[in-house]
Amino acid sequence: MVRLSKLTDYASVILAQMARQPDVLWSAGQLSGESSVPKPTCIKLLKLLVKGDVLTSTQGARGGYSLAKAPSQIPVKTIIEAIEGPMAITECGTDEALCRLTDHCSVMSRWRELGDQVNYILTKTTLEDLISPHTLYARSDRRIETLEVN
Amino acid sequence: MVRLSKLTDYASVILAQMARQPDVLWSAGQLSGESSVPKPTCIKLLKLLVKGDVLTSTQGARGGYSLAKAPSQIPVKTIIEAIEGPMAITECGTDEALCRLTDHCSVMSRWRELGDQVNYILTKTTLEDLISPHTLYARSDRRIETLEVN
DNA sequence: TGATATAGGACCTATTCGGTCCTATATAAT
DNA sequence: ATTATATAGGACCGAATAGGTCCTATATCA
Repeated sequence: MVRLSKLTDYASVILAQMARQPDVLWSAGQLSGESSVPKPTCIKLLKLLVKGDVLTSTQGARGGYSLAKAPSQIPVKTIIEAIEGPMAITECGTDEALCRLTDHCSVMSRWRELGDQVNYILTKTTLEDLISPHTLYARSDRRIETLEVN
Repeated sequence: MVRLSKLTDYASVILAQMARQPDVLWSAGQLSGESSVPKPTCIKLLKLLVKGDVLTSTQGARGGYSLAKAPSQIPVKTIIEAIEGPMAITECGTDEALCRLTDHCSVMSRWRELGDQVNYILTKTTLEDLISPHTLYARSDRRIETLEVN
């Protein structure tokens, strides 16, 4: 849980590159070169990001990819879901026996609330934050709290 | 990302059962019966929870398991890590090529800060909250913010 | 000593993840 | 028109992980 997949890691590097020069139309080959992500994988990621409305594409010769919106308008949640698919904390109903338990649904409600809080953070944080050289905590509007968690 | 594994789901149901009657010494058989979790899997989970210091065990005939601490002293992060292993948002160093990129480490720092925020939530929320019939948001000391995230 | 528990493994299967490749389609330049 | 260059949308495969089972050893109580 709460682990960034390798592909999402790659995607964030690619997107960071694009966000730094938002007006360029990037080809898959260019991005692969700049990001060190192997071309076939890079292509796959770009397609997923288009499908997830993070990027727009231009087909044909001299075509390529560019950001669909300003970096500040792209939540990291959108990026993660574009690569890894929709994220629910857990799909209820998969296990009939558990669902019949008196309190299972109650416990799941708490888990879901926890998931909502995580969702909130991932929605508030954007690609702009990701490419910023400054720590997230410096921005008061997205600071959760100062923390000493290991 | 941010998905509860099936085994952690099971574990939370088992722990909820135990937390409701903290002074009982539960055998694996009893817990399997109460929780509808198949016995072999239940046993495996209980062992993991002992190793993770969530439970204590008493060996031998009439032995069993009980909570190692009060429910309010057991963060859900501890439970998750007992079942799924330590959770880092991502292990740096796995990919040499990426690590050499100028800005990859900067982007990863942001991801890591995001992970810290999630960690904070999971550390503040405890087993007691999980078994509570009341929403997490009712508790001002752990409220992040009211949210309208889908 | 026997019955009942947990301890700590090994082990297998199913699913997911990471990665590659192939064919079709769209566009621009010649 | 034709060719070169690009993305679109799949299928596909191997590796890693998750889920689940089982076996043997050890500890405790009656």
